[in-house]
Amino acid sequence: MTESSRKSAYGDAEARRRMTLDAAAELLDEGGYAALTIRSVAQRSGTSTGLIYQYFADKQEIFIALLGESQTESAAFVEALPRDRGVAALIASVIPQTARQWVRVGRLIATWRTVEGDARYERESVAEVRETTRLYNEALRSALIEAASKEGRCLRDDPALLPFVLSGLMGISDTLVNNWPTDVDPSDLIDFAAEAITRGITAPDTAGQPGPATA
Amino acid sequence: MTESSRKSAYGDAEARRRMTLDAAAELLDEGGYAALTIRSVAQRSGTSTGLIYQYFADKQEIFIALLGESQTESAAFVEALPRDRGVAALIASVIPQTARQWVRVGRLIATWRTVEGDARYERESVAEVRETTRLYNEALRSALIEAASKEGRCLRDDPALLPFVLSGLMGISDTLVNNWPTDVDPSDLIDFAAEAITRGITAPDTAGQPGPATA
DNA sequence: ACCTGAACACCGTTCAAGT
DNA sequence: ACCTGAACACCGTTCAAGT
Repeated sequence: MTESSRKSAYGDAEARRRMTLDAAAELLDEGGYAALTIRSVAQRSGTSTGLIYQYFADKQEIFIALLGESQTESAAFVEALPRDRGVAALIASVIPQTARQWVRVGRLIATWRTVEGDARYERESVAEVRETTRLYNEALRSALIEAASKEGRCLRDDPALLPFVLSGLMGISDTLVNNWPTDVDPSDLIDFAAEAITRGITAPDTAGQPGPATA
Repeated sequence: MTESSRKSAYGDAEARRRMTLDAAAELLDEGGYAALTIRSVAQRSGTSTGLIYQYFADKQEIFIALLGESQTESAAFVEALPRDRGVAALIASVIPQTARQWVRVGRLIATWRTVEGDARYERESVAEVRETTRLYNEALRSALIEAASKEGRCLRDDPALLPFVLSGLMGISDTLVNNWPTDVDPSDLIDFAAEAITRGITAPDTAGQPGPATA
């Protein structure tokens, strides 16, 4: 029997963590942030409030774990995306995925600082999330570069490019999820945003048509 | 004595409302969302928790009032902005203003739905905020159109344009306020974003240089 | 050794009691 | 007539007590 499969007389720690996270995600999807209480998580995952605190230091820690998983999932999604349909198509595919994650986890990001105040946040779990964030960012950067090059185009060379794209995805996702503008079709917004962001981040064509250089 | 200057033996209702909102805004600026409790608002504005509920139906109503004031202020800011320095310069000026408002009020927007659940929200105050939102949006639209025309350029004709710009401003503001990317200078992000959004929303020049048509 | 849930210090909100 | 603040039903979190 390996170390990792060790179970207690009452339950497997890893499985218990998983059940807690699954219950939290379900509650979030069903009833939003307001429905996510420690008591309801405990009830749904079949434990007690006290026991949850043996696997998570506090409620924030549950958010952080969910956020990390969401980012890892998004990174895999981006890595699997086809590169051969151009930058705008790539971005148009990423937007709905971002929005989907935003429903569950975006509020948490938004509430994070807010709830914490300034709290110097040097928990280990935060460092882990920073790493998954980095992996997601790199996945997106590669995807953009590759999609551009398949189109015979170049991305602008600016360190602010990726933060701009990430900010844009976030803003559009928030707009889609909360549907602020009532008079525009979501898919029209997605298409316009994808093309506008693409115009924003690609370098001007040297020639008129994509293809080998010199007209 | 006019109707509007009517005061009670104990205090002026309008003044009391004002003091409540000022106290709420101060608490928000000082300690973030977590510091904004009804008890602390009551203490700071020199009333009691009970009395606050005579002027605001609930805590959300305080947010909504703050949000409306913030939007009105932003609309005035945008209207006062010079048009003669081009679209990108205009946007670069709007970003810090949006970010400033975002610190105070953005969280509230983000938390709104979240806190409410789906609650069919047909309070009068929400209708008012919708109106101030509309006024802000129109101010921004006019400013963009005028700045473009002074440059001899045109905005793209698409109903998704304004929602895209608003989403972008929101996303960038959130990134600035929470400084997600640690390795990029905020003012570099602002400049890049302003230019990228401009490239995204302006129609391609017919001629090379701005100026009268035909090259 | 592991797990529970009453207890604690908060929160938003109400309403009987004071002035 | 206007105002207060104890009381209520929650929340996140802890820890004595159970098994």
